Amino acid sequence: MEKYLSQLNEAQLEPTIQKEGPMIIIAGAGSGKTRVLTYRIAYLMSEGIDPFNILSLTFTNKAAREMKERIATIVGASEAKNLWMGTFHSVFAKILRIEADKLGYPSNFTIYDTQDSDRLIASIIKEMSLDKDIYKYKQVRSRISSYKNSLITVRAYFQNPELKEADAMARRPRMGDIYKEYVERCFKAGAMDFDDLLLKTNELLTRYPEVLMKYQNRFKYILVDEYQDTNHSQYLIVRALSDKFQNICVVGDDAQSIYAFRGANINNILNFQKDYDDVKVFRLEQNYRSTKNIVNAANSIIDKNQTKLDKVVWTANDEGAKIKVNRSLTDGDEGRYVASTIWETKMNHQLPNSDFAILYRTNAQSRSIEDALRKRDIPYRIYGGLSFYQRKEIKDVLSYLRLIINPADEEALKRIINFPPRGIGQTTVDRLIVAANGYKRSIFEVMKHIDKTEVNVNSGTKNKLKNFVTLIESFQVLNQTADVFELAEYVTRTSGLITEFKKDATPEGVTRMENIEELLNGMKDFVEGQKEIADTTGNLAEFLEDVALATDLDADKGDTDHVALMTIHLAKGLEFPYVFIVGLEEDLFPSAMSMNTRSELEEERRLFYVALTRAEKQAYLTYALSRYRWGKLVDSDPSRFIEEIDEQYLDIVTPIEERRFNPMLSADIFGDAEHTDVNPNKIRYKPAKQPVFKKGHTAKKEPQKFQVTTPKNLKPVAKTNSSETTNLFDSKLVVGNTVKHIRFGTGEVLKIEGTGTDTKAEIKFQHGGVKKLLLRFAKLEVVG
DNA sequence: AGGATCCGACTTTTT
DNA sequence: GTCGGATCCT
Repeated sequence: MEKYLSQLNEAQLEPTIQKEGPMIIIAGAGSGKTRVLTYRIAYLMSEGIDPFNILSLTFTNKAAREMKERIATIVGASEAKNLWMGTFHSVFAKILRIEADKLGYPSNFTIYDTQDSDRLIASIIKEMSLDKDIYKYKQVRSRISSYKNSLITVRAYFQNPELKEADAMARRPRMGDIYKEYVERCFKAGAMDFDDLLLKTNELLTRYPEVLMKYQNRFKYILVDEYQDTNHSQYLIVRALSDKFQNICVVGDDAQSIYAFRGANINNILNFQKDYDDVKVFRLEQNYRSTKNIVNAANSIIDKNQTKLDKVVWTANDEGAKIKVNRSLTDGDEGRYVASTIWETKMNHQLPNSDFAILYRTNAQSRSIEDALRKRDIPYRIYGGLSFYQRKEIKDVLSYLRLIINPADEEALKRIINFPPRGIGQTTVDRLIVAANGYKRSIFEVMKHIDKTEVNVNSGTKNKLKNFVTLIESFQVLNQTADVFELAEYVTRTSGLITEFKKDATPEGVTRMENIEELLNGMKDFVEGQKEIADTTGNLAEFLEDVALATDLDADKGDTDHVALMTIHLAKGLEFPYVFIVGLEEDLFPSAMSMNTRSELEEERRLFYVALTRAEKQAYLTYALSRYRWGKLVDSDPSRFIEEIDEQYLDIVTPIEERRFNPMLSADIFGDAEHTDVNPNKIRYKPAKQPVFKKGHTAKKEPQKFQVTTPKNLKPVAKTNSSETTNLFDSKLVVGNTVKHIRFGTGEVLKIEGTGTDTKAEIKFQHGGVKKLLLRFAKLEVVG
């Protein structure tokens, strides 16, 4: 242990060896707080404290896993294994399973993700015949979520006239009724949503003093990371559990509080010293991560905020390069600037791709960056966005598995009762729902006993329902003996899912199949992984829980050397030598929706602070004068955040005129792309309006004719020689009215007839057979 | 019941 | 530019 402690500076050492009592560590960006947390836990254990008595709450499961691994190397794997470590949600989900019966829940309760909640809320709104334009399900969900995070139960809601009035004022007088129905339906389905995991934990600890005592005695030492991002519900849990021994250590940085939209309360960290007696306060102010330029620039920004704790972050690192600011004409140019800068930097310094990160405010911004990286053949990975587990095909498979564990799971059932199609239509499902609500039973139970119910369906449909019940029950039997992987393999085959997805031979369909295979492989790994760890059983329920609470960041995919693309929120806690912060424009960053109040704007500013402090060596800020938003080209102004940085740390680089997309240059880069002689910056390609082929042709399962509109800024080339890769770089394929994507290099031209706006072609796809296409190129339109 | 087609809402951030 | 839901058609 000594050898590890000697690695710490004095400011880090003090909190590390502070064993007892309430304490707060205010840790600036890059000040080594993870190291302090890790070593502190190892230190406690080396001092004889039982790891079973230590609870450590982190912000992501990945952080927990890495910390645990680090601790294992210090104190040994077998001891480290006994630590309670994870996110609030995963730790308390485990506890809730143990204590579920006290709350009237089955221990195998389902965890509804946001999508499940949305669907349930949408269907409730529909069932109640409410206007879906006034009761928008997303708004309703976030409202319910904020009730739950403030511990406002349904009963509390109805007892509080102010809340009712507030909702009535917002033209939503039935909010309370929706809330009530939603909670009841979740309960009936044996399901908890994310907020329930915290709310129900609070309920458990308040209503059952003996349970509270049990966990107080168990968790004698509690550590909370990223304390600035805890919400009220989490705050109360921490308070309750730490009340007896008061060995509570919270770590955080008020300047990095960026989750207020999700209920995080910055006052939790600002007021910590008032919550406990004799709080020891530690400050970590030396930044080991970034250059002086970056640290100072970040300080100059955060200075503009009024609400903050006293803290001065400084660094002994080199001065470093100034922050580069780049202006582009369009989002496409911005992407090309980023891609070419990465490319040049990589070449000049012989760096791996993983040294670079591109951060943006909204997920939608990734597209133009992706395009540019792809054309440069720079490997990249997008983090976040639609996570793997939220894809349709994956959710379909998981829904079958969820139903095995918990047949009451309404959302899972609705998803797959007729997928693959088995002749059970919407009308039947609607009747089942009504019946289930009437009998106060789950839909599955109603189906099971359909003969004894009054549900109005014909005998053919009754048989179909019974068959479905039998199918699921046969899976349940298999679940007794088979492991997750074997079970899932059997389920996907027997349910007809595999057959259904295999029908689709388009590239997208093939990707779906690949995703399912990836899921199955993941299950195999899970099973093998669990076998190694003797203290867990590795059953289906555990797998589903892992999946429900997994973050995209958690997924480790083999290929490690790639440029990282992610939102700034996701980048918290990470660091990269070279960081690009893109889209620094008013209304985008700061977001148009966050400029109404000072506190919202301050949160945006903290977000910018987080983004900038991810950089170790060099930061780049980019913005575009116009950008495609909602499919339209919109003018934009540079972000106020650029002006807020002290100028001495900035290097305003080459203005657009010299940086803009150069057709001659790009011909070298992109090979055979053809360009017009008109200034490309002034050209927009207007998509053709009508599909070339109207109804009447015989395309059924295998549509043979497509319409292609041009990619931005590139004129597609139709006169390619046979067997060459097409130049349909990111074209859109219009099949009927459905737009599909052709990615760069996915098609190989076999035959081309003619040039011009209408061109016939045979294209062989990587994954599907040969398609005959009619390519229609959009007309050029000169603007400006 | 199921597929094809059409329409309009959406883009803040996530456990 | 993308998605899902509604509607129309068979």
